Amino acid sequence: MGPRAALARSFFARDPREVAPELLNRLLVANGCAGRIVEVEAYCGSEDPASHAFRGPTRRNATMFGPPGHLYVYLSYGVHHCANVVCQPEGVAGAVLLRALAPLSGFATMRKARQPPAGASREAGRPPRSDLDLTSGPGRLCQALGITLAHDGADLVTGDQGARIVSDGTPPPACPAIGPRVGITVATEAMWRWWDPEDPNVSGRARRGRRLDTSRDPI
DNA sequence: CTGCCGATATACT
DNA sequence: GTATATCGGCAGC
Repeated sequence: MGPRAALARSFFARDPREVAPELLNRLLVANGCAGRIVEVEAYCGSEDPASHAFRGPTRRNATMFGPPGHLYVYLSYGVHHCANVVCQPEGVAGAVLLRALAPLSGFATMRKARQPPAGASREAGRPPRSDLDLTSGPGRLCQALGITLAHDGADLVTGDQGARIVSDGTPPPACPAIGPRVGITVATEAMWRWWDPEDPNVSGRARRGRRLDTSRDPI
């Protein structure tokens, strides 16, 4: 590994709560498509009961215990794929879940990928109502960019399987929105979700979340 | 708009 | 057998 790749990998070898907000505005590239990361969540391994790695390694979560900068992909509810960036040094589990992208290129590919398979009655649902829903959720962005379990373990620094995370020079938002993680039943008090409040491509929860966060404030 | 529901891989009791 | 880091259809406001 050259010095450039080593520097890129060290970015990920930290606490996912530090890495997550810094991933906002970086680009995920895969399958000839690219999108700007606009919503993320941190999962903190052995100290986080909501993390798949909380109870130690299993076959599914093995990638999270591997080297940083790789892709951890798992199947949610047996239906949807979810893509995470592995953080922390090798041997320590941690990850950032990619929850939403702003699509940048490869629109035709993404629209086609988000189309339900010809024979499927229910499985993948219906095509999105607009391009705003091409990648506005963790399962949706994987479907759009063709990320499957075959990409579990892919190196996002070297792009050995065609998937990379790159920067186009845009810094992360100075004041990202912060809120609780979505769809968990434990550790719900942790504010470990970050998103760009100005971007319309965030997930449904983040679109409604602005209202929730302000109405909850008693002052 | 809100809320309920089913699909179903993987891990755990 | 039960729970889960989701999604889209549908019913009812």
